[in-house]
Formats: sequence, C-alpha cells, structure tokens
Amino acid sequence: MKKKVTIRDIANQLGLSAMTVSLALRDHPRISAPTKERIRAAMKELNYEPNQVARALATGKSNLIGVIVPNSSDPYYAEVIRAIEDAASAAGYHVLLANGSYEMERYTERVKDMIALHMRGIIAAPPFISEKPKLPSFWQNLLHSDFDVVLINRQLKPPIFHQVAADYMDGVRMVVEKLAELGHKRVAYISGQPAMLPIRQRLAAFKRWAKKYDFDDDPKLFQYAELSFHGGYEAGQQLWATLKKKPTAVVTFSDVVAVGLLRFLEVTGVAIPGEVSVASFDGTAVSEFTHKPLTTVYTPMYEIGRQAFDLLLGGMKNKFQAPQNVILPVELKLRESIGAAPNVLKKTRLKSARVR
Amino acid sequence: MKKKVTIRDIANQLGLSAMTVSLALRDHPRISAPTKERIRAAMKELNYEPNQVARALATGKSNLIGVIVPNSSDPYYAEVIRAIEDAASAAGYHVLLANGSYEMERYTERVKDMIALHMRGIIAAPPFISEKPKLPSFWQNLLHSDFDVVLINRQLKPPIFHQVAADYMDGVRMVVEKLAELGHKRVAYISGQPAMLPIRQRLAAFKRWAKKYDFDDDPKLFQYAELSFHGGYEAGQQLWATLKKKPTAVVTFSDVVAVGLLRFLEVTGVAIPGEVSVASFDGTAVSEFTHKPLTTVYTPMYEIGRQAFDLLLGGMKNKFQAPQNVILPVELKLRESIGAAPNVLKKTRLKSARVR
DNA sequence: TTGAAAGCGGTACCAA
DNA sequence: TTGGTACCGCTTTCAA
Repeated sequence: MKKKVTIRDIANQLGLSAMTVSLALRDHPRISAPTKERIRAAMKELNYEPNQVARALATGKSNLIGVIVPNSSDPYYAEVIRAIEDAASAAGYHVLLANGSYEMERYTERVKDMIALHMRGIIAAPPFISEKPKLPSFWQNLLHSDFDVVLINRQLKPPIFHQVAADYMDGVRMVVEKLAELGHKRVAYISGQPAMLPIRQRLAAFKRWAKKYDFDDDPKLFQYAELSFHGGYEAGQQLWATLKKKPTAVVTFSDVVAVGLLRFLEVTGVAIPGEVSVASFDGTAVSEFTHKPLTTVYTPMYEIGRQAFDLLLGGMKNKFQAPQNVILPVELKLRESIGAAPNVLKKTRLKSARVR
Repeated sequence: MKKKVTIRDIANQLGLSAMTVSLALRDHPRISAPTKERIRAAMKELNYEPNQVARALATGKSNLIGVIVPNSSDPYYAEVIRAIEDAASAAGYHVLLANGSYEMERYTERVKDMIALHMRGIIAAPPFISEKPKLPSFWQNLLHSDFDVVLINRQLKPPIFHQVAADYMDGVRMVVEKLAELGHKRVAYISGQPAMLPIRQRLAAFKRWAKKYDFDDDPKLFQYAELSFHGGYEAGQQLWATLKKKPTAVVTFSDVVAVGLLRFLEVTGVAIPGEVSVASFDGTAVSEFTHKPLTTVYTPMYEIGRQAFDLLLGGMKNKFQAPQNVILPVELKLRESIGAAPNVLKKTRLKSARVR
C-alpha cells in the first residue's frame, strides 16, 4: 500500500509483459486461462488496484459523469442526484457533483471544468432563460463536440441536446382546473427565481390558464419567493400585507415554499383549506407530512435522474441519434390543503338550506 | 473543439517547446512576460483547455476529493455535501459523490473506487458500529498509505483518522435535562439504523441520562424507525399501539423522523405539546416550519462539511500531523413542540388554586 | 498466445 | 530564459 503497485510490477514478478497483464485484467480471451489465474493471484497478493487515471488518459474515456444542478441541497435536486448516482454506480460510473450558478458565465465555467476533467458526459440544468436561448459560442461548440450533454428540466424547442423533464405545463393545467372546479377565482401565485426557464414557463402557463378560467386579474396576486421554507413564509407575508382582498387559494412553484407558506398562514390564523387553499409543485416527500398534507403536482424526480443517466449513456453509444426530448407525466396529488372556495361553500350552504 | 488542442499544438504554432507552454500555463516566473502573452493569446485562439487527467497522471495528484455518505438525499447530508462542494469549489477542487452502504464490505468497495480513481483524499462516514471498530485490513492499510481520510460523524477513540462531528452527547444531555425540568418522566425515544455509530451513541447516551433523571424504565418506550418521514409516522403508530400508558414526550434521533411523528400525533388527535412533547436532533431547515416548530438539537451541518474539507486539505499539506478530533458545539433550539408534562401542569394548577 | 514499443497529454529534471 | 527527453500507468497496434 505504501507505494502503488503497477501492472508492470505484476508482469515482472511473473516474468510476463505488461500488456499480458493489462489484457488479463479485462479478462481478454487472448490470454490463456492458467496465465490469467496466475495474474489474478499476483494481483491479490500485491494488492493491486488499476489506476483509473492512467486508463482514462490512455483510452480518452473515463467512467466519470458530471452533474451540475442549481442547488444540490434542495430536496428536489437531492433526489435527482440520488437517482443519477444509483444508476451510475450500478453501471460502473461515478458522479462528479457541482453546483451551478444563475449566471450563465459562471455556469459555463463549471462545464468547462467538467470538460477539462474529461468527464464522459454531463447532466446539467443550465440557467437558460428562454426556450430558444441565444447560446453562447461555448455551448454552440459543445453541440459539435464529442462531449455529451443531457439537460434536465430545461425544455428547449426544438431540443438541441438530449433533455428530460416532467410535464409541468400539464401540471399547471391540472392545478388550475381543480381550483376552478372548486370555485376559486382569486388565486395567488408564488413564483421563484425568474432566471430559471422552468420557473418562467410555469408562471406563464399559470397566467394563461388563469385567464382562461377567468381568475382575478390582479398583479398583486403574483409574488416572488426564494426557494426555501423561509422564502415561502415571507412571500405569504408580502401577499397578506399588500392584498386588501385576500386570495382564496395560493399556488406555489415548489413544496418547500408551500411549507413556509403553510406556516405563515397558521401563525396568521388563516384556516386551511377553509379560508385559503394551498397547492404546489414537486411532490417531495415532505408534502405528505405537513400539517395539512399538500395538494401538489408530483414530479417523478427519481425517474428524471434515472432517465437522464440512461440518455447520457445511450447517447454516448449512439452519437448520431437525434436529441431526444423525454417528458415524463406528472400527477396531481389531491390532499387536504385544498378545498372549495369559501364563497362557494356559503352558496352551497344556502342552497341546501333552501332545499330543506 | 472537434479534436482536443494540446500543449504541443500551441508550442508548434508558436515555435516553442511544450514545456515552455506548460510552465506559462501555470504562470511560472521562468517564462518571460511577452512569451507568456503570446502563449496566452494562442491558448485563447485555439480554445485550449488543459487536460486534468494527463496532469493528474503526471503529477500523481488530482484536484478531486471523494465524499461517501450514507444517503446523499437525506437533508442532513445534503447540507454537509453542499458545504463540502462550496469549499472545494472555492479551493479549485471537485467533489466525487458516492452513496455508501450499511455493510462494511460494500462500503469498502466504494473507498477502493476512490483510490483507484486517484482522489486527493476522501471525506467519509463509514458504517463503523463501535468507537473502537475492528478495522478490516483494508482500513489498516489506509492508515499507513498516503491517502488522506477525514471521518464525519464518526467519533473513534482515540481518533485514527482526522474526524469532525458535533457534540451529540452534549445534545442528548440538553434534551433530557430540559424534559426533566419540564417534569417529564415517561419519555419515549425513537432511534434509527443501529448499524451507524452516532445513532448507537445517541441512544446509549439517552439511556444513561434517562436513568439519571429517573425516567420510566420501560423497554417499550424505545422504538426503531427508518430515516424518513414515513418512518417517523410508523414509529409513532408502533409506540401508540404497544404502549398502554402513553409517553408524555418523545425524542427522535432526527428531524425527518420527528416530522413524520408530528403528523401521526396530529392525525391521532394528540395535542402537542399539551399531551405530548416532541424533541429531535439535527435542526434541519424544516424543523422551524413544522406545524408546531420543533425543539431540536441543532447541528452545524454546513460547518461540519466545511471543516472536514479544511482538515482534508490541511492534512494533505502536513502528513505528520496527528489525527485531529474536531467536535463542534450543538445548540438546543427551544421551540413550540415542547412543554410541561401534563401531570405537572395539573399539579401546578392545583397549587395555584390552593394559593388563591 | 504473448511481447515490444509507441502513444495519451501533461510534468519535471537536466542541459544549453 | 528556453529546449530535450524521460516518465506517470495503462492501452493498443504490430510483430513474433
């Protein structure tokens, strides 16, 4: 262990050549069984571990993949990363983790790092702000390089890299339709970091559907929040401070934010869902265990990670495959945080009273 | 971008030698300023990126560190990882992430991977089950190798590797004393995966302190739970199903579990803290935003990660430094989930009644 | 079935 | 201040 054992040490000890050992290592058929056995024994004895760095240099390929996400400690991405690591590990790959940035330039630096480190490919969530981003020349070059990229949660149209995301747009529809069905008209929306494409897309989709269902058109119903529990709490404060007529429902772009909001509402003494319904996105584990379990658009985070890894490896096997656009279905989890709009309840009561 | 530009391409283009370029790259004083300028320009023009793999092979050092944790998606470790990545990134290092295993043998494989990949060192949380683990020969060898290891949340006595952890033992004391002070005698404890040393230590410490404060000595007050929201919920069910006389307080080994428990208690209609107090460990972000904010032993997760990284780099600079044992202080966050034991409350009322 | 030798893209020693 | 060259440990082509 003191000094590293190399392939040549083994070869010398057995009076063989380095290449014989090299081939035996990888169980090449050209080497005879007994020789392999001797080599294997010597490897055990000398405690040999192949140097992956040397191998990577010689072959030009490593078994490392890079993962660059906005924030690895966010439960959403933590889960995606977990999935990627599981898949990678099962396939004999390893994951290099990096936290990206909201600035394109800094983000690009991280990608360059990955290239310099000769990753086999990367799974990334770059801060694109539109579906047709004006790609910096660096990304253009990436397109024509042999470096594979899979985008997660970044739906470009048309796809220029492989990309996998969930059908958030459909999720927005589900939420809005459900709220409309429950009689809500005054619905607030808490959005996040506008530098992120999927956040913008979700907001835009909400506005479209809100219009369609004739929700109140009050700009004060829209609020930004940091992606944190505290951010959700503050956004709630803002909303309640600025809105004279309170909303009957609030939709947040993430469970994390919704949990903070829930807490704010509780502290403020607002009944959920009696006075205000709350719905969110993601469906992270916590959403099921909040005070009032959250109605949320469940996103298959683990599956996103797994498929991203598969695409990366698949893409590496077949360079000429057109960029794939994988969109996984979302699911509206109806839970206690949502209910009929208060005014509707009243009407219903009146009606039933009349019926009697 | 098509084919990689090497140091030699640049040298040829400028009529210099490879080594001049190599030195210029690292801003070596031996190279004259104008030459450096020319080289820098050529590097820009040709879009040169140094190959870190080749560099690592040549120098025998890489700027990669390995991180092996039990579960990277657990909020506790997600935060530790985030800290390590931040520190590493700031220092020009990169993080290779791996999820370990509860089995020593599988875990050891992950460490071997890291060695084969020629990491600069690793930060690890191996499944040691005692403070003086019988280290497999592999770990023994590690001790005498030039491969650096920093343990997190694994306090060995005496330390054989650098190790950084929080003072959980003190945290246990704080919680127990507080509960005793509030008049609790019947306190349940929900523990986790017994294969993990800190979990065992915490349980043992709780038992010691519970004895000291004369808590009820009923084995049914001890329950195991998976480290998940759901695990906490189930442990609550178990506790309530098996205990005829319910506890007046429950301590859980992790916030995550406490959140699940809180939900169970709520569903079951148990008042918090009126009927049952809840306290936990970790102090992850969510603990402040639960229905009843959690009383919890805050652990400086981010700081643990940061210091682990510092120790790793420090250790690499100074191989002869004795293994450091860093223990960070914890902090008892007193929040609404905890209150006086019900019987105490009653007594107090009686007393005040009498006084009048 | 096995060996010799030339890389992979840098670094570093020694000489000029 | 610069260049020549061996080498890091493994892979791979071409001979033997």
